[in-house]
Amino acid sequence: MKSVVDILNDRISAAMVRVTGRQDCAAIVRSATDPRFGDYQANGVMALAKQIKTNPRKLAEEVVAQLDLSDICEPPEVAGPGFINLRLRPEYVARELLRITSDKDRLGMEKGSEPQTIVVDFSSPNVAKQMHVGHLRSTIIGDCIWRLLEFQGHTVVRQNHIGDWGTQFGMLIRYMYQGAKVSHMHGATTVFSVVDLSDMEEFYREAKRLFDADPQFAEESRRYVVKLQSGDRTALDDWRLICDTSLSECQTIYDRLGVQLTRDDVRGESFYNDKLPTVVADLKKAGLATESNGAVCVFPPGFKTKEGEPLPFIIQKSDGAYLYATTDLAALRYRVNVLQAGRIVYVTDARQIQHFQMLFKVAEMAGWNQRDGKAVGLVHVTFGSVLGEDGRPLKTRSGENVKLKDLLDEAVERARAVVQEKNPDLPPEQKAKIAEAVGVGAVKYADYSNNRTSDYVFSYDKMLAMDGNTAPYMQYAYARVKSIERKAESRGVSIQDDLRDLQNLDLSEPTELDLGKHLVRYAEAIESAAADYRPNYLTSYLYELAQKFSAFYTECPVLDAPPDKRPTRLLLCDLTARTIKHGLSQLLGIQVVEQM
RNA sequence: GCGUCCGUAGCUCAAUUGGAUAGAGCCUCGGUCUUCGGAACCGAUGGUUGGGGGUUCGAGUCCCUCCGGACGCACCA
Repeated sequence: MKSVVDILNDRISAAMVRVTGRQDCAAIVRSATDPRFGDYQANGVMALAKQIKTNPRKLAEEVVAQLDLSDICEPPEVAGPGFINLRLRPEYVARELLRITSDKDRLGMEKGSEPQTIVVDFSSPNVAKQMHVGHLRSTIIGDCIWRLLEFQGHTVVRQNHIGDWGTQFGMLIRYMYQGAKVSHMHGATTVFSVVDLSDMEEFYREAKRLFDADPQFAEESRRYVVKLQSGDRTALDDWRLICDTSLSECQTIYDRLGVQLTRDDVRGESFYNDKLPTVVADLKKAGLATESNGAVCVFPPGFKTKEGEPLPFIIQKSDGAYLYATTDLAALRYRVNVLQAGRIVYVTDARQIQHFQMLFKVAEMAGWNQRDGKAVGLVHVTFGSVLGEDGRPLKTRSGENVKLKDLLDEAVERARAVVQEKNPDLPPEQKAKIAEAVGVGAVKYADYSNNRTSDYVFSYDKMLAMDGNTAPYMQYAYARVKSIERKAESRGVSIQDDLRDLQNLDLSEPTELDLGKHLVRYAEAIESAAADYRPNYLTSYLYELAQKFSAFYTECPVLDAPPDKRPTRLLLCDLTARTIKHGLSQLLGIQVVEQM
């Protein structure tokens, strides 16, 4: 079953073909810009009229004459310079609502006809540092993207490309021996316990301080890097311990954020260590890599340095070490050839845009984006910065990065205060649960509801506000529907019984029809969010849904409705609740609560 | 200096990629109110989309040019 837009697009395009005899006719059906124009509008006729140099309005009339949409819409109207306005018939909306309501898991969303294997690369924190606000967006936007893509029917492979290799690890390992008051430079097994590393941040800071201050420490650190790279057992064991400890801290954050990354998704920089020489060798062999000032470089066309010289994509430093670029190339090959990706989506901040443009270009030059003669889609999904109230990147008062844990704690604490104020009689453990759902949800929702490409100002007050496009507003709308269900139960009304034999809906109240029409369009919202990797399309949809529900709820009694109206209204409530729950929890990873 | 992105109501943000009279929320003002949960609903005020020019049936969106901002520009990731 296709979505309404798809059907309308198909039929109107076909009518355009019949009228003009041209093959490439796009109807361009969009949501109407104003409810007075109907529910949808087709804009394609005007563009077509321009191409074939005819009167757009007249062409629109001819297309409408060739059009039969009577099973879906009221008679289409031509307006303005050549818009075709479409209004859904209540009978059609009713039919769709019945169909969607019986579609328990997918709520009317059809799986795509061309499923791909898609690799989504996101989160990617650095080992040995606590996750901070700079990791928030990649982590949650990436999580939402894979959920959207998977729901569309794709096979999605998550990749957490953590920073777990390089000079800093020599430094950390060297520091481990110093921190543990044990002389243990050449033992066979490590004596360090996880407890020793519990405060990774402090550990890292101290190691860095010594590295910068003490030449001997630095020199010994470098020796550990060499040991690591040559596969020394002890060094590797200790390195693994650092990674494990650090990752389990990350995992706590992921779990709390409702982000479904696990250890299985971790494939960090270290994983590609042994594949780096081949990358360089192959690019040399292909004649793409050349030596310049002692470094091995590829010069993709179209990039310039400050001085106007060709800008290199450096894959091996003059001292022989490999870089970020090399690892990314190795990862790209692995994803194409081993993971069999048909598309790779990288979720990183916008500052890396040039790096990825160069990476994609080099991959293309080497033909590494090809498999079985088909080009693998390479997509860089970027996002802006999280700013403080002062408009500068969000920092603590002392100028450090805000730890994700502290940020979430603060949000939850504020949510707890609100719950306490509004609903003091709930059992404490329930209040705690609500506060966690609302606080964490608010942080995530605020991020998702902004256009990801722009910077946004982080404000606890705004994200926890009850009014407006916020998590608490959505969660409250959900709790209200659930409250009706509870009330129904206590009155002995069985919703399932009411809905079971429902054949026709009565959508005669304007707020009923308005809500119904919106419910029918859930799949559309998901498709557009997935197509552009933009969660804010989904939050907008959900917000409108909650608003339309609130209007309906104010206007139309449900349990006290006349017997012939009640089943329709129960269905609207039920489907609203399921849609909000699905959108929030399945696609955005934000918890809903039955009461708040 | 070059490149990329951005500038939308007093504030925080939208605008489905060239569609109709640029929408929300906060703020301010007014209304609904002993409710199936008022953490609600309805309405009003508020705009030369940074300035100027251009492209066309139509521009916040595309092009040019100023002004202002963020980021990036050879061995960090």
